[in-house]
Amino acid sequence: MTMTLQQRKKHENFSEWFEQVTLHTMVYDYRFPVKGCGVWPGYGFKLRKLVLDIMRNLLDESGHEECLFPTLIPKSLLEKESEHVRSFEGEVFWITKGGFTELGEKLALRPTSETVIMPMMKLWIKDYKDLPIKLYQVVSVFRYETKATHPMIRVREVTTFKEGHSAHATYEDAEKHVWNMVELYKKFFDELCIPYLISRRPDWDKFAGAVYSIAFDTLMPDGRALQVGTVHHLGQNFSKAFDVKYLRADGSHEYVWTTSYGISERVIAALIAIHGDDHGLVLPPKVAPIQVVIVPIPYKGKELEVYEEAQRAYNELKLAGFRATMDDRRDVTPGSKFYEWELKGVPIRIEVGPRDVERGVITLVRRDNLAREEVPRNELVASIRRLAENITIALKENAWNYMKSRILRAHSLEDASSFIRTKKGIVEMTWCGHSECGLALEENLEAKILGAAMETIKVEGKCINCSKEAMKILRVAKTY
RNA sequence: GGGGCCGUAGGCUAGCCUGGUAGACUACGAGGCUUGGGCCCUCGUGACCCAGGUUCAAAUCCUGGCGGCCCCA
Repeated sequence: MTMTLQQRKKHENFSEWFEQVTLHTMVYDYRFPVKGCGVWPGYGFKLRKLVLDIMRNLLDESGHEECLFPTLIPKSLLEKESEHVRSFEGEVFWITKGGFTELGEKLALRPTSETVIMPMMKLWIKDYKDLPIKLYQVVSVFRYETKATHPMIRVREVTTFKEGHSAHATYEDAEKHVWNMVELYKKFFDELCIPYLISRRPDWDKFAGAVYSIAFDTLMPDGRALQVGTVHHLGQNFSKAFDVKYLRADGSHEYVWTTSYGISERVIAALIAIHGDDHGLVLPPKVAPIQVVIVPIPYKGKELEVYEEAQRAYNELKLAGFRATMDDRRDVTPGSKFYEWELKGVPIRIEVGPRDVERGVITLVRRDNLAREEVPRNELVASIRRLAENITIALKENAWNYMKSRILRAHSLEDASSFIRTKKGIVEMTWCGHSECGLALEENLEAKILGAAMETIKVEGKCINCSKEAMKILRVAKTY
């Protein structure tokens, strides 16, 4: 499937651009006839897998075990933690019948798995030597979204929910783990060249049942913030609700302290939205399903030399471990191949024509800025390695610079309001830290509060709302 | 939660107001010719979201459903 992107400008109509680009590259097909459900075709599935591989490696190395828990939650389990269930109540999918039989107890399709994992932890944890437990699973979760759904960004079946869960002996251990996971997520987003802001969500917007929630947000091209990751300290809220205790060395019993942390396919949406351009996808080499594509330019009478040289280049790259593709289709012109692979976001294109063969060079074109260069034939592999590295650096730098250019440190409510109203991005402002002021700001600015900046240590100035001494930097934006 | 727009081949669309044979481009298949940025020619395959209603007749008008987009709260 090809497409003409003339009318699909990323910054003019982001939604259109996103749906068209993901469809025409076979990354994501949103045409399935159920609201909020999308399909991952082969190319998209490979991209998703490469992204998940990074996450799996990070988690496995940090002592997590990948597990798999059931999708169905009996009503009674889901309702054990009262605050938790209240926040999900309106968006749970319920199974009420099995075949012709009305179920005695309704079953929920998991909206998240705390209530599935706790009963198992109760069985698995006996004493302090069993702690900490660190596990994760990658599964679909279901939410009956009532607001507008968006492909990959706000869906009813979240198909790529990587949820981590841990249990610890003390509050401090759990807290330490929270910060370790924040660091782990930073590494993950850094690998993907996705810029982020880390905020402590306000109390009224933390995960239901959490003591506090730390969130990663990034900025989409339409000026709205996108939550791409969260880490929650759950205290003993769930362990008390589910009666998960452990035996201490002194013989006493104590409830465990738990945490949970998640990322979803929104990460892939961010990856596509942030790096892509009006030609289509731009994928970081690390996760590109195809890292290098070779396009032979077979002039009449010179076909043999060209194809042989192209094949040699391909073999070398495969041997060196690159995900390379040889596009030797005879019935498609090189020019049209260029457009096609650009659309697919392949980081590096190699052109091999009679001129290159004659002069002992190879032509390389990088996807991010479309710059062309010639390298000596015998330096091919090293050149590709260097170029891939440079592309990664450039993507990361550009993405961070763009996001930073769209963050306003507002000194007045008027500035903040106009910045948000015109969909420019995220506003930061000084804040006293009180909920009343935060809620008032949300109302005045008609936007969401992302929370208090975690990166800043010292704050000077007055609360932008009440003029009392400021304690924190508050972030506000239109969100998805 | 409120309002608006929309649904026609795989993709992108014309036709709808004013009811009467659904047209282009692209993709796809066959053949020929080309090949350093979407070559060209010939032939061919392929569509009115679903359910009702109005009518001699519905892609077109009406109602509902499903799905999509936008704006406001």
